[in-house]
Amino acid sequence: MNIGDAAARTGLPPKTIRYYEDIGLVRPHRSANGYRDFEDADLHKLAFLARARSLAFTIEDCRALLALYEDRRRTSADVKRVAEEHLARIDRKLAELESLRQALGRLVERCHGDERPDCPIIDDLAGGDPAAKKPAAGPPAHAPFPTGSEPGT
Amino acid sequence: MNIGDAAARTGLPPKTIRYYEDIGLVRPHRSANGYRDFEDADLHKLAFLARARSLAFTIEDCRALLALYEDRRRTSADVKRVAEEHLARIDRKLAELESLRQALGRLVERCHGDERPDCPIIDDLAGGDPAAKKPAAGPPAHAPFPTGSEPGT
DNA sequence: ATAGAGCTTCCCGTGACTGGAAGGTCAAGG
DNA sequence: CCTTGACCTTCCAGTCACGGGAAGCTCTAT
Repeated sequence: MNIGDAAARTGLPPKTIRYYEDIGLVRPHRSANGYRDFEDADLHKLAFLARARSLAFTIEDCRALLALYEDRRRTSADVKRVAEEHLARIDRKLAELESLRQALGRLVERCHGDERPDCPIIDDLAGGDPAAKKPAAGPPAHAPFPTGSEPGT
Repeated sequence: MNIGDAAARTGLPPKTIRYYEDIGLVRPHRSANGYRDFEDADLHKLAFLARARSLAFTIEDCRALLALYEDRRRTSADVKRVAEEHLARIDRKLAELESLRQALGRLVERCHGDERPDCPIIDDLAGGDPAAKKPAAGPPAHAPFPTGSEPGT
């Protein structure tokens, strides 16, 4: 089966499938004409990868999970550990995003959004607010560092 | 003021500051020896950027916000719009992550995590679950598509 | 024979940096 | 004067998981 059909059956773009071969996640045979030739086992792996990626496992997690998938002597504890670590990463990111959402939400709420230039959002960005009204005072009180949080969507 | 001191005052690494210059967010003068020379206005911009990035605004948002920051004729509506769009992106990502967390959480819960190989997590990854427990299934039918919930953290 | 679809490899770009190499500059100490 | 070491400069490569697109080969149908 050619890559286009494999793509159609697994929901993965051909480009992604080629990439997965590049990094060694699948190893389809080649036909005489040089085309990749996917058999059922390859399709199962690709579907597995598609599902795992849709759960946001990293590629390296996928590699590990695929190895466990194919290891009949695996233990469910091994699998669970990978999943739990992933879950923990997600929880950390959720917490981070929620606190972000709060901070941002508060700023947006306080902004009138009218035609005047005064804006609590700009004010916050320009200097945290080192001598403002509400928040419990202290030293240069705002986020100490960019959280290094997240690059992409 | 040299880049190292500017870094210390703004909390941004020197590398990041150079990058911001590269992409035109700041334009420090140069001393005779070729070193960057940051004055107060530059420091304010950098601090502004640090704060905006810590709120996860994209660089392009930062560019827009910085322009508004420096435009005395801005309206707070302009600022608010940028912030609201960002907030909406965050909310979308939150929703995505929460649904992910749920799906993953359910799987992890159902996994015993013992020394046996049977594992609901692997089972899910390997084909949704069409004809669940017994591998007596006939054709390799499996879940039609990954949900489309994207992996992009 | 030709058109069009599909396949191949290869390289570049993404976002927002981070790391490192190769080399210039400066202040202090011997 | 020379060295040491910290600091600065530029440039290149890598990150993560692909996607876009070029140049060229293969297959199928007309």
